[in-house]
Amino acid sequence: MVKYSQAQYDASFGALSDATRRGVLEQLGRADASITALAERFHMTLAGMQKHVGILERAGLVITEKVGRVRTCRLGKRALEEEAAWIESYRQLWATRFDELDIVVEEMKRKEKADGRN
Amino acid sequence: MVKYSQAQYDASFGALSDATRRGVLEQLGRADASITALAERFHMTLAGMQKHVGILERAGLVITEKVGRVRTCRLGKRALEEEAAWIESYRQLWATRFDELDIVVEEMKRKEKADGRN
DNA sequence: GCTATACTTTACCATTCGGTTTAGTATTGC
DNA sequence: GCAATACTAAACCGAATGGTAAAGTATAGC
Repeated sequence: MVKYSQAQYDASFGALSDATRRGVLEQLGRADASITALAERFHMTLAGMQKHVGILERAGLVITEKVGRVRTCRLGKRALEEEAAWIESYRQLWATRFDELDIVVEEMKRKEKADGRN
Repeated sequence: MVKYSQAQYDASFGALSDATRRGVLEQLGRADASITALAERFHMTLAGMQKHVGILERAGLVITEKVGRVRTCRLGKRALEEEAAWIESYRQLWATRFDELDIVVEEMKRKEKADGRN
């Protein structure tokens, strides 16, 4: 199931585990934005937003570029392909597992009936 | 884009942000397991594994049941539907955004040519 | 009934997280 | 050149993480 490094999954799922950061991603999906703009939109200090952007950047989900005194944030090259693949792979495993359990349940019902006849 | 509570996304993406917990999910996809079995398989103390299982349980990804002195862990009812949906939705946004940027780049190229003619 | 097993609880530890404040640096605009 | 703007860096804070060890409880098996 491992598609790429565990550390990458750690970083990207970790990045997604915070509502503010998910919001920033959605926002950047609509338009690039400066750190100040993002900080205002999410009601937090500049320094606070900087940390969130740093986490998104380290996860490869966002890239930033400083021009003059403004650092502009935009979506990175990675569109969560591997994360989507991991989840899909898990969902498949999950479905298979539940099919197995269904079989077990069926088996149990069958046995119960048989026991009832003894 | 919000499909259900932010806290739910926080919990499940947070649960997925650790390699041990992802491993536990994959393991439980193959067979149910006791806390002790999981602790051994992932080379950690019982108490340590108990915390991981607790996090997975709170995220709704795992359910446990104690019979006698053994607590058995199995996959929960939720198969990361909403998380998969969030990521897919984001991937769509991402693709759209990059199409927009392509248009901007095209526009710039067009203008450059026009400027070159002046 | 005694022992081993399986878990639970608690306390502890270092690190990270999500946030702040404060003080600094670099740019812009008048 | 000077004030405002935009970020950067650092220190600090309380809470959560990821792990441990140690002591307690409950159950299984002889």
